[in-house]
Amino acid sequence: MTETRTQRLPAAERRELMLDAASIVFGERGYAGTTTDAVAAAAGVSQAYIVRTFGSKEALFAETASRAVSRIKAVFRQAAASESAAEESVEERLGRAYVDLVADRGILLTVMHLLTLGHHDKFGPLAREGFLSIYRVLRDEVGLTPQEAETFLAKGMLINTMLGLRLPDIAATQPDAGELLTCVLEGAADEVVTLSTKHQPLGQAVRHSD
Amino acid sequence: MTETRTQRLPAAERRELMLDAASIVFGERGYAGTTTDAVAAAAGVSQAYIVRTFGSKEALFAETASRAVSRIKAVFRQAAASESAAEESVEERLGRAYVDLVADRGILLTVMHLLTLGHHDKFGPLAREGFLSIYRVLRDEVGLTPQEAETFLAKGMLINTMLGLRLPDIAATQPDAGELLTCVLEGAADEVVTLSTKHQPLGQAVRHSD
DNA sequence: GTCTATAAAGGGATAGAC
DNA sequence: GTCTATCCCTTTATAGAC
Repeated sequence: MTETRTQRLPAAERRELMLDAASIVFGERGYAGTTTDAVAAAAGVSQAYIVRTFGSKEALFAETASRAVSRIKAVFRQAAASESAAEESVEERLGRAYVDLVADRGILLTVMHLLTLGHHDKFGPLAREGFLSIYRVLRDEVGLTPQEAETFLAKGMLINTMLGLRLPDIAATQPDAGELLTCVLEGAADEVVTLSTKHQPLGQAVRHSD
Repeated sequence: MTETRTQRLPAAERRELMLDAASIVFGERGYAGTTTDAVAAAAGVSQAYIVRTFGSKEALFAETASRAVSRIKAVFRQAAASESAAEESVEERLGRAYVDLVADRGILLTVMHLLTLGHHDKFGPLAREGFLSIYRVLRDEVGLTPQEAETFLAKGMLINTMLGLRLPDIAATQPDAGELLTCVLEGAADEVVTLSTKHQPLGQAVRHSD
């Protein structure tokens, strides 16, 4: 066993590592299904240190989920804003946007889990606000119409669900899974193109840091 | 307090009541977030009795989720199959199908939660199979093309997410929530009509009991 | 900056009474 | 058919050592 453990690291850096780990674990198991111990194991630190660093499991999730929402918005903004740079079309940008998101497996799934917490006293408001803020980015900064944004969101959620379900893993043996998957992914490619050819010009999309 | 508690009931009947309660609670909180105690409280029985009746929390969820998946399929089948009866069009049937589903608040949300359990040893396979079986009903019995089924599923999931988020509750104060909501719901109505005018004839859709 | 040890609470499951 | 009481494991959070 090559134990890389127990190395002293600057707090900020270690913090990022812990959030990365949290993103993955929360993305897999959701808030209630995740133990701080599992996050600790994934981050290679002790359970107590996780709690000490973030204060509580709730605070850890709030931070992880907020970060995930921000990243999604950042990726969409980037896809829309860099219209001018290079010879890359907005279509390609938007296509890559989703790929970028999916590359970090935890981000999208953590947000999906956040979206199941509407009933929660503390996370419910966070979830609603996060969802609406993503919608606003698509509408106001990417320049989609409400209908386009809605279709985009719907398809994105279906894709995320299928990824969370691990349908790709069984596509080989289950023909229907493969069919649905290719159908949706092709559709998504179309989708991106369709949208990007219709959306209104957006000038320099303002980059709030939120 | 009008306590209706501690009434002896036939086992089968009590069982149904417990499953109804479980459907609501699991739908709100998900599998991991639900305690058998909460289900017991909702059903008006003791926690021990819930566990004794179903054997374990896992078994209770498996049964609740399976029942929910079956009901969804049943509603879709019904919408498609009763084409002949009365002067009601298939459009109206499909429209009502969703309304019927949403009426029982727990059904859809329980399935949504099931769909987040792809990683789970036991529920993962159940989730994948449930999802694919719903897809098959839409494709093989309702007669949608893969693309139509996919669009239908995507929009359905977006609606379910928004309901779970309780967006309708804040639509009054949050203009954007209202906008998205009306946009999606109108779209859904269109959707149903659009689909139903295009799908292939389906004869007598076979009614498996599963 | 990070760990070990442990307290305190929560929750699933079992036993047995009625 | 249904409840009360209770066991025991899991999990969050704290205290304090290094």
